[in-house]
Amino acid sequence: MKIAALVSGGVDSSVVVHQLKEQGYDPTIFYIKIGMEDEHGYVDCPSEEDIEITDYIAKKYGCKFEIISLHDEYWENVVKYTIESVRRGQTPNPDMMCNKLIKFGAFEQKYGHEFDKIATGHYATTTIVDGKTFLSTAKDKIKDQTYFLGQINYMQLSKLMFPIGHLLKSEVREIALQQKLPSATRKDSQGICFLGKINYNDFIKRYLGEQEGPIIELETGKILGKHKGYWFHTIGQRRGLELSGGPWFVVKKDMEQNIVYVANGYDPELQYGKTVKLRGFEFLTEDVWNGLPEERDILFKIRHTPDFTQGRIRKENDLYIIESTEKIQGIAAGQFGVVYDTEAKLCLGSGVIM
RNA sequence: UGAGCUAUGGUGUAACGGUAGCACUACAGUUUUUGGUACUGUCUGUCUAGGUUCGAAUCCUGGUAGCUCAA
Repeated sequence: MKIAALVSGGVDSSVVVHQLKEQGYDPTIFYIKIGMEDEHGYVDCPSEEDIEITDYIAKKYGCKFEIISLHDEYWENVVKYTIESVRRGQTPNPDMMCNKLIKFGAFEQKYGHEFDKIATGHYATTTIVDGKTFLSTAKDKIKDQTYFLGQINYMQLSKLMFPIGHLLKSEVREIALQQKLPSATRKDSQGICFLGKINYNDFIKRYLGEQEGPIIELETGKILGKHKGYWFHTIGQRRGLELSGGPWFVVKKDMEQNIVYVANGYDPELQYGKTVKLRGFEFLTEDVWNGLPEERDILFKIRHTPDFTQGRIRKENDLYIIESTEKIQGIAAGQFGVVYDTEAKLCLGSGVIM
C-alpha cells in the first residue's frame, strides 16, 4: 500500500512516521510549504527548522522525502477566505479550511492521488459503522482535533489515516523520546499556521486598514470609547478593548455603522446564547438522521474546546438549529458548529454558524 | 481675579497622621493547530512649592488644574 505522510516537523507528525514504519509501511514523506515567506517581505523563519527536522526523520527511517509548495493554492483559497470573512464581520477558521482545501484538497489533486492513503498527525480516529467510515474522536480527549476536521468530506475521510489517534499526547511524547526524535521536546505548534510569528492584528490591518468607530454599551447605548475597526474584534472577546471599569466583552457588531457593542461584568447575560443556527450543514459520512424529521440529542462544539456541549438539533428548511442545554459563551458567526453523537465518539458533520 | 468642592498608576477607586491597596486596562507567561475564554504573573501613582510632625496621600499656607454655584 502506498502511503503519503504529511509531516510538519512537530512531534506528532514525526511519530506518525515511526508508527507507520512499525506497522510495516514505507511512507513517502511530504512537507507542505504554505508560509508567507515570499509575500511582502515576510520571512517565515520556523519553516527552515521544520524542514531540517523533517529531513532528519526521513533519513532516519529511510523514507522518500519531498518538499512541495502549496503556497499559491493556500493564498488563493484559505487566506482569501480569511480576509473576506473578516471583512464581513465574521470570525473565520482558517485552519479548518486549510484541512479541507489544502492538506486534503490541493495536495490530493497534485500529489496525493498517486497514493492509496494519506497519513497525518491529527488526534482523531476513524470508526467503521455498517461498512461506512466515520470520523471519530481521539483517545486523548483533550488533544482531540476532530473539530478541525469537521469540514472534510467522505472522499477525503475514507483516504485518511491517523496513526497517532489512538495514543495520548503523553504517549506520543514518550515514543518520540525513546526514538530520540529531534522534535521530541518541541513545543506544540499553535496559532494560525501561515502567520508564523506575524501578529494577527498586523495581518488584518495590512489588508483591511483601520477605520475608527465607537464602542457602545449594548444595554445603555452609552459610548464608552473608540475602536480601530470592527474587524479587529470578535464576539465574546475581552482583550483589546482598552476600556476601564470592565471586564467588557464584545457581544455584537454593526458592520454597516462600524459599531462594536459590549456588555459589562464577569458574567454578562448578553455574552451568552443557547441557539446556534448552522447554514450549509454537511454530513461527513451520511445523513444519519434521514432528513431529521424530529429533534435529536447531540453533543457539539462551536470552537476548539476540550469540552463538548449538550444540545438538541432540529432542521428548519435548509438550516440546522442547535438548542444548547447550557448557556454558551461567544457564539461567533463564521465559526463552525461541529456535531457529534451523544457518546462524543462519532463526528457527524458541521455547518457555519450564522 | 466672588464663593464652594476636588486633585492618588493609562482608567476608576481605597488607605483613624504610621508598609500607598483593589479592580479594569496594558504587557508577559500557561492552556489552545482559528483573532475567543479561562488561569498565573509583572509594570506604572499620592498635581506643585513650602510648612507642622518622630512620621504627611491624610493637617496648614501659597501656586496650578478641573468641577459646581453665583454673576
